[in-house]
Amino acid sequence: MQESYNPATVEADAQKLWEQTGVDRADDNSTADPFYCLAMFPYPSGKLHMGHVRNYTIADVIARYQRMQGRAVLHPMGWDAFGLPAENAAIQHGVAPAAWTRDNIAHMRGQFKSLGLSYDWSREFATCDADYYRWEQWLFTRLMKKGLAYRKNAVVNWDPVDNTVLANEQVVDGRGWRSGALVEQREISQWFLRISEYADELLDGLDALEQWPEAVRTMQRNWIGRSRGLSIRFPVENCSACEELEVFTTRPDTLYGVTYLAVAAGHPLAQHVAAKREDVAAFCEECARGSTSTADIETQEKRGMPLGLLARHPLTGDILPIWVANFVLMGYGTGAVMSVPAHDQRDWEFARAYDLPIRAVIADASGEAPDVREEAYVDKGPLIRSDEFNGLNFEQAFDAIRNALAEEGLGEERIQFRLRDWGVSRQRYWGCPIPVIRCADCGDVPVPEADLPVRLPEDVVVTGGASPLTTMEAWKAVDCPHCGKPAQRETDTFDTFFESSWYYARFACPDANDAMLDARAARWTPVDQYVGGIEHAILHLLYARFFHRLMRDEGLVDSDEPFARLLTQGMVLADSWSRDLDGRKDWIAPDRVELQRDDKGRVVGGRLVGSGEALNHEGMVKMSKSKNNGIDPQAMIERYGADTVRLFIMFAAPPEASLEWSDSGVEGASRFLKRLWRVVHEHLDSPRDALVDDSARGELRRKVHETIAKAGDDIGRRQTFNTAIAAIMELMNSVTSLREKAGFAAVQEALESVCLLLAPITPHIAQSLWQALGREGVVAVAAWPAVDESALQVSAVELVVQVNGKLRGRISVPVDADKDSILATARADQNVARFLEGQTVRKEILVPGKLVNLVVA
RNA sequence: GCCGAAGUGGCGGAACUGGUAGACGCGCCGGAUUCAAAAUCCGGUUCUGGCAACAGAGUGCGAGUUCGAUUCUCGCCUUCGGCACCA
Repeated sequence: MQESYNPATVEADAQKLWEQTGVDRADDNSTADPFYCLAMFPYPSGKLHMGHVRNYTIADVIARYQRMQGRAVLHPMGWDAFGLPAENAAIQHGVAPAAWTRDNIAHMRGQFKSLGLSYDWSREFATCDADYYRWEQWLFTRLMKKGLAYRKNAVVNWDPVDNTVLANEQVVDGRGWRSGALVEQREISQWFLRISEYADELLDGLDALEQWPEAVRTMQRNWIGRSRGLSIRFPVENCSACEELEVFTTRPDTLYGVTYLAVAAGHPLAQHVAAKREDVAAFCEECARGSTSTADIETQEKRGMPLGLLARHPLTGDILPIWVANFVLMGYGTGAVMSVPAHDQRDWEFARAYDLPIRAVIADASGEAPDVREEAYVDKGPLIRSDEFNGLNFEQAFDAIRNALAEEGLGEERIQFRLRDWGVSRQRYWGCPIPVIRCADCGDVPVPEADLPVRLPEDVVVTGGASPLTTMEAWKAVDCPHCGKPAQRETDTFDTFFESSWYYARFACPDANDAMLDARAARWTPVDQYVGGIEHAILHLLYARFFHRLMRDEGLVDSDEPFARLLTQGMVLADSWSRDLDGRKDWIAPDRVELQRDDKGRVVGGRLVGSGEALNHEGMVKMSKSKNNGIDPQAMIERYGADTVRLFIMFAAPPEASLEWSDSGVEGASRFLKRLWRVVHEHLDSPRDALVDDSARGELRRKVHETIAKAGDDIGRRQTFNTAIAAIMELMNSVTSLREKAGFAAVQEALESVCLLLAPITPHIAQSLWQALGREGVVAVAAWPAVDESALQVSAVELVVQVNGKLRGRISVPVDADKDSILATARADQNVARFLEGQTVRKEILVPGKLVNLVVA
């Protein structure tokens, strides 16, 4: 009898074999068609979590499948090593961010290896390596010279107690997370990249990304937000500082419905009045409290105050009040809006709250003025109450009003983007130094190429206040490359999105010493398959698309887009449990919860293991530290083996959907692999000359080849790995039920096929059983099995018979049966006949190979 | 607030192009094996009625299109992701 399945030894043996044979190495010079498979590299937070396991397993399955298709696969891994958590760890534990980060990397690399991920580790790098970040410093100096990098003022969250800039995440209920101080918005000078210059191209390029999820493309389109409208200037009647107020609108057809204008608190007009009036100053100050986050600002109660300034309507000459309002964003457009409460819901609500007039100027479907007493009427329609523009539709009104304004010199057509330039300055230590020298005489001077990299000093103490770089006088002091006089280094570092915007290209040539990228980058990019979380749908993916074009314009790559195909995987969720502890929620880890079921097996509650205390079920939520519901991948690998964890994760849900962790689901995956192991060894012990039942043999062979076709389609085209696995499980069920009769050869073929089909998903056990079945070599690079069309042949097919769309019977007909004979067979079915009795068949519908529907009346 | 997505048995999910709702797995129930248990194997399992054959209902809610809707259209509800300094 065979030994039983022991994942630990099976996995160690397979991993050793891959290392010895070097099957995971990407060959830059291969003649095979290249395939670049990439999963979003991780932030080295300390240890692997289940979200990582899911992300990297999905990409690994795809990489392994493509290897079996004969492609030359590049599947690399590295570390997105700069970022906030290293500084937090440094404050908490007194370790330098660099040391903390590198320790984490070492630990996580070991965890990756135990999962059997087929990476070419020779290409590994971390973004905190000077050999990496020197090239983004180089690119930045190029962008400065091209005018694509520039400095301007922008608001940040300022903690007045810690005297530091806070990330949005560090602002909790309007207060600094450490100090508890009320956060203020403060304007400081920062570096920006002119992504707006590429807005049109980034928008239009989405059309060509056919292998991206439609949802991601839509989100990016809306984020870029190209809109056509008019820029309109309202003359200001009574202000010494300002003659005109400029607004942008996409609805110039509603111009006659404007009843007031509103500006942001940061708008020069509001600031001008605030300098003279205390109440306005107090209001503006209040608006500058709290975080800079758009979500916070837009969910605030809408508030405002009249500035006492009046504007003249550019066409009617009516006098309109100018308000300052907290819902107008300074960062978008001109920081001022024309308000049409009758036809814009937000304006309507504000007008209601402050008793401003509401004037309808667009007719509804009946051609009359719409009822705007309860809400705004936002649809388009013919104009009314608009003088000579009455009766025009939206398009006509747009053009006519544009022309009328142009004649007055008070407006013109404009394309407006929602997309803002990318602020890349961070007032943080653990990031890539911005390669700029500030000279009193020469201004901002890029660090000369020969002096790159500007190394980040790693031997520092982080306190939680201002970045250590700001006080490192020796590091800051440098001679100006222009004039040679003493000058100062820029102490800000780059946004970490900077590093993650181009790492995919560097994997093609991580050892290039003379340039950011060499010719290998053009060979491997664009990435054929990119895999990562849906949470990156906008920012990361947009920045990478932008960077790819920047690198293209430097002649470093020869394509427009970085990622040809994109798979956005869902989150990993787990049950969460709590108990009340001194009025607060105490979150209980899932392994300390004993489930209670009713007599139908339904989970009705949970108790604390040991004490039996009843717990509150807090639902299936994302695994997180705060909910204490994380499952440690390492523990699972040690208990069940990597193959079981991989199989469960790929089986439990389609990759885009969220995945609910289930201990019994893992048990099920483990059970399947144990059964597979046993069936293979029982087969090897079985007699090779047993009698063969031809019908059983044909049935098994058909199932084998149907499964090969389905699994290949599911993995390669549809990327629904869960259904591929279900099909393989069905095949194994057929093997168990038919193996007695189908004969040794058919069972051997079935089991070899299962090894091949499972090789991308559970690579270790596939290798072990492949060898047990007497096959030589590494299954990971064996050819994906081919479908034997002759095995798929059938003589009869089952059709469903419906009467008036309701299922009434099933019939079996020869595959080549003609329509008349099929219909005759259908009518002859006993149950069908019952429903046809006394009725006239009005219509007969035949869907070949599927169904017959008889419509009676 | 704005943008995007999802909602199907006791549970995770399947149904790919408008054509058999519930594949596959989990759980539960019954049986075999066992001194016993675990493990394993076999059978059943959407709900209601019925011994059964079968019938009726059923894919978040409400309408609509169609011979036929989980799938398409419109309106709503709930949950989740993103919102520019978490990564």
